[in-house]
Order: sequence, then C-alpha cells, then structure tokens
Amino acid sequence: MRYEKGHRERTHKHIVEVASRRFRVDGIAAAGLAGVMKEAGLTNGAFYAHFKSKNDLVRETLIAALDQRRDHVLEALSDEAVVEDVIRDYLSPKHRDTPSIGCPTSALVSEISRQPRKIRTAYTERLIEFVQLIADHIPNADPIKCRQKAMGIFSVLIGAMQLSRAVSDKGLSDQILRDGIEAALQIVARG
Amino acid sequence: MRYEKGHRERTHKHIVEVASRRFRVDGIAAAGLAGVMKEAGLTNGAFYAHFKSKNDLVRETLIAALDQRRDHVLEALSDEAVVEDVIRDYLSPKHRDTPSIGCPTSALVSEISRQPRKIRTAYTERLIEFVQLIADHIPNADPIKCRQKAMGIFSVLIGAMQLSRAVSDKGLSDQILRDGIEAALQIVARG
DNA sequence: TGTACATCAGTGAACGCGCGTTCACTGATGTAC
DNA sequence: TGTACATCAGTGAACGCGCGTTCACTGATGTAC
Repeated sequence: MRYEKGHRERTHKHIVEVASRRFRVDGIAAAGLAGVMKEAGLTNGAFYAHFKSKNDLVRETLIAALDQRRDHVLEALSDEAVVEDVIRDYLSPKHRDTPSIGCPTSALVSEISRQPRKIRTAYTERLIEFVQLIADHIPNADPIKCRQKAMGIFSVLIGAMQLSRAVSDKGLSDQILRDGIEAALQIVARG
Repeated sequence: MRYEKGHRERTHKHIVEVASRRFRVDGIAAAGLAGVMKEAGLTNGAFYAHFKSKNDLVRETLIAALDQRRDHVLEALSDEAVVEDVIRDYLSPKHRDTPSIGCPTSALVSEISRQPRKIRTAYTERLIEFVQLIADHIPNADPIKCRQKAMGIFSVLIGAMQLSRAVSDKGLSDQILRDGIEAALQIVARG
C-alpha cells in the first residue's frame, strides 16, 4: 500500500516515543532495537529507513524526552506558581512510580555521562534551560544566586528520585521523597 | 601447578575488585564477564568456579564496593570532623574524575533500581548505614531530624555528582559541584 | 488511454559479533595402601 | 618406597541467544510518454 501524507513523519515520531519510554524504563544499553520496533508495530529493517544508527535514535529520543519534560513542567505550573510547586510535583510518588513518562535525567543521567560528546552537549543545553526554569520561580533579587540555588535544588530532586526508586522498602522510599522536599525547600529559603 | 594456601580466596577477591571498577566505569549491563576475567588475568571458564552467575557477582561486587566506600569515608574523617568535610570530600573534582574507585551509588543507582529485589535489599541496608554515618556528623539535638537532613544531603551529593559527570562543559561541571556543596551546607545549617 | 518505469515505506531473512553459560580436559599436588 | 587415584584451580572451545546492522525484495501508488 501507498501511505497518506505525513505518514512517514508520524511513524518516525512514534518510534521515538516508544524508544523514549523503553530507554527510561530499561536503560539505554539494555533496551534493544528489535524490542522498540516490535512495540512500535514494525519490523527490524524499517529502523534504518528512519535512523542512521542506535546512537542517532538515542540522541533524538533524549532531546524529545527532555523537551517533553520541560513542557510538562511548564504546563503544570500556573503563572503565580512558586518553586515549591515544582519540587512537590517532581518528588511525588506518582512521578517515582511512572519513570516511563518521567524526568529523563532521573532515569538516564549516569548513562548520559557514558554517551558520545555530541549527545552530552545536547543534554547540557537542555539541563541549563531546565535549571533556569526552576531559577525563574525562586523569589530573590539576584539572578546568579537563583541559578546556583536552582542547580542545588535540581541535584536534590534527581538524587532523591533515584534513591527512592532504588530502595526495596516502600516506607523508606516515601521518606526519601519527603526528606528531599524538605531539603529542597531549605535551599530555596536560605541565603 | 598446585596453588598455595589462600590462593582461591585471593583470586576471588581480585575478580570482585576488577568487576567493581568495571561496573562503576561502564555500567553493570554494559560490562561483560569476558572483559572482567581478562582484566583479572584469567579465562572465561574460571568465572563459574567462583560465582554462580553474573547476578551473583553483581551482588557481591556491589556489597564490597559499598563497604569499601564506607571505610573510605570513615578513614577520611578524623574524630573531630564535621559533615562539611564529608560534603567537600564527596563533591570534589577528584571524586568526579575517578568514578572507578568512587561512590557506587553515584555510578550505579539507576541500574540498582532495575536489579532483582535481593540486590536492592542489600543496597538498602548499606544506604541506611551510610546516611546514618552522615547524620552522626550533623550537630543537632534531634537524631530523627539529623537522619532526615542526612538523607537530603546525600541526595544532593549523588545528584550533583552525576550531573557534573554528565555535562560536556568543564566550567559548568565545576560549578555544579560548588552549587552542590553550597546547597548541602544550607541543609545542614537550617532548621 | 495504456503501459513502462520510479518512488516510497516497509518486510523479513541473514550477517558477524559478543554475551552469559557449560563442559571436557589439564597438570600439579595430596593421599591411601 | 612405589603406584594408583582424588583434588583443585584453571583452560579454552563451544553452546544458544540477542544484539546492531545490512540487503534483496514487495506492493501500492505516482509519473512520463
């Protein structure tokens, strides 16, 4: 069959979406192309009609997931929102329990540090953007101070999120999230 | 040849040490047994004289690396040391640049969350122990409050460390470490 | 209008490779009689 | 004392499997003459 207009673009986007979930759940190294393509309803061979290599998919997927995450945060925040809302939204049990659609940094940061420079550069740009988004919601006259605080806060967010996902005890996992919220709020308030 | 007494135990320990470095550098999934055994100066087949499976090695290696890290921190701290010393030691460029002998949590936490329950339980026990070690150096009357702060601090430490390793810009990487130190100190001081 | 060829998105088998794992074997030493 | 067997740590080839990647082919539609 011949395909309607825009079909190729939709398929391409669909593969990226499937991969973006699989990578966050299984990790980049552990997620195979065959599995991604099967979940996307296609066969192996079609992959290379859309991407040059797995590395190419990783790059595109990571960018898409990061941009999507930024949009999620932007949408979740009303105009009068403060940084506390970002913090509570991030360190929620819901976010912990749905890594497939959650923050790509929490799911993949250690694997990102093992990626080729090109991917790490693309990541760095988006990290800066995201941290600035947090900084913009911190009430403080000094924008540099805000950015520094925002980086500290983001460190707490991804650290606590990862720990809460790693421990085997549900009660401790919840406690880690609460402690993370408390710690992040203290960084906001002080100095 | 026949081997001197204790040879087997030394070999076993040596494999664990090699694996513990390889896992932290390449990740658990990406590090192969053949590579580990070769680096240990042995052949493939010898592996199964020492371990039941790769999973068995992962469990043992993770425990060894975590205990080794705890000892490192204990040794680095004199009796009159305060939590600030732990923080500065952790978020140092040296630690960032030597993940092979650094904190296993920073290197492997997201992979740990994908491991079987048994491994995650072993990890959880040691995480609690490590956080308590931080808590013991926080000056505060309330031990519960100390533990909560310590968990927040540890979240900053591993979050900042991972971010500093992921970004492609050296200056930003250094800045992330400094912001992490500042944030951690604010958690110590307040409340 | 009819026909020959081009285009496009995808199929599905096959490639070489490295993975975790198994296993028959080695060769030096220890032990039993 | 000599000899036959047991033990031990390790060798190295082979297993089946899934990986990323390649490629000849398909089949529906578009285009040229």
